[in-house]
Amino acid sequence: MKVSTKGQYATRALLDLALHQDEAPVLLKHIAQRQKISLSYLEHLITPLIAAGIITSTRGPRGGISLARPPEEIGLDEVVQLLEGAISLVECVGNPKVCTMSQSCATREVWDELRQAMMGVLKSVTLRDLMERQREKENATEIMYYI
Amino acid sequence: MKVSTKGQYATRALLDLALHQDEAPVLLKHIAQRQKISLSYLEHLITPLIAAGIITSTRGPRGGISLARPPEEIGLDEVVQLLEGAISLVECVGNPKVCTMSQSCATREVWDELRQAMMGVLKSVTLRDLMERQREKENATEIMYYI
DNA sequence: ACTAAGTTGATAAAATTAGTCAACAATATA
DNA sequence: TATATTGTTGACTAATTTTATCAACTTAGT
Repeated sequence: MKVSTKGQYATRALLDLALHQDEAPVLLKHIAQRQKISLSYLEHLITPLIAAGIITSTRGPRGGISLARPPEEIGLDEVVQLLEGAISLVECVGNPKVCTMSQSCATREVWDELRQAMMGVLKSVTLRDLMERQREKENATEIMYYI
Repeated sequence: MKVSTKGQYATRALLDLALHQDEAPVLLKHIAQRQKISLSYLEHLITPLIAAGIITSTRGPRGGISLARPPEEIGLDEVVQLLEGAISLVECVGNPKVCTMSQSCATREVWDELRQAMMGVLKSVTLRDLMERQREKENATEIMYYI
């Protein structure tokens, strides 16, 4: 039970984008370098984010990607679901037919409650929150240098 | 991001055990049949549960497995962690050295919060709760037949 | 035209998951 | 004590998923 690199990388890439975005689009190549993700791999993570309307892209010179919405309107639940698939932790939750016992299975309920709890946590964290946290962290480590 | 069959099956097996346990130990074979899990596979899921002191086993004729503690003292967090491994959804949470950016990574915090939320949900559900839910469900479907 | 970007699809290595099989160990009981 | 019954262990394998890489392609700016 883990978040794959897809979800992790996409989240990091979005945060990186949010932090480096002013007017001009941000180069995939630069995000890849800063986040130490292979560019070829990152390209594939970006695609679904574009399709979902989270980021926009422009090709050609001076191209790159930009957030399609303000960061406070981008919840991590959306990002994670996009990259990790519809977190039905267990197949029978989304598709009861796979198991003849589904109707009367108490364990099935628990997996669904777990899913809901996870979504709740992720939904409560937006890209804006991440940006703020990141800046705080960087301030904290800067201060560390003076000690 | 999902619960593997190991976690699912182990939970179902434990619930099955809890529901069918009176004095005599319950046969692995019967659990496997009722839960439609292959016996050979189930054997491997049982081993860590024994090692963790959740169930006890006796070999030979009239053997089988039994709960080692009352069901209200068996939380799903324990079961799931045992079978799925220490749910550090992301490697750098448990082992910050794997990523040079860990100290100042805001995303890392989120995965840890997510982990905590999940553990909280799972911890709040004991085998006793599952038993009660299961019995309710069965009553509910019985009533359905009369309609 | 040419170059700089993103886009897409085919492919593949590596890791994990899910499961099987067979040899083995312990125990009740006839 | 022989034997059938049950759990235990470890080696092995097939399938799937993850994690990429590469190359051909498209689009846009200069």
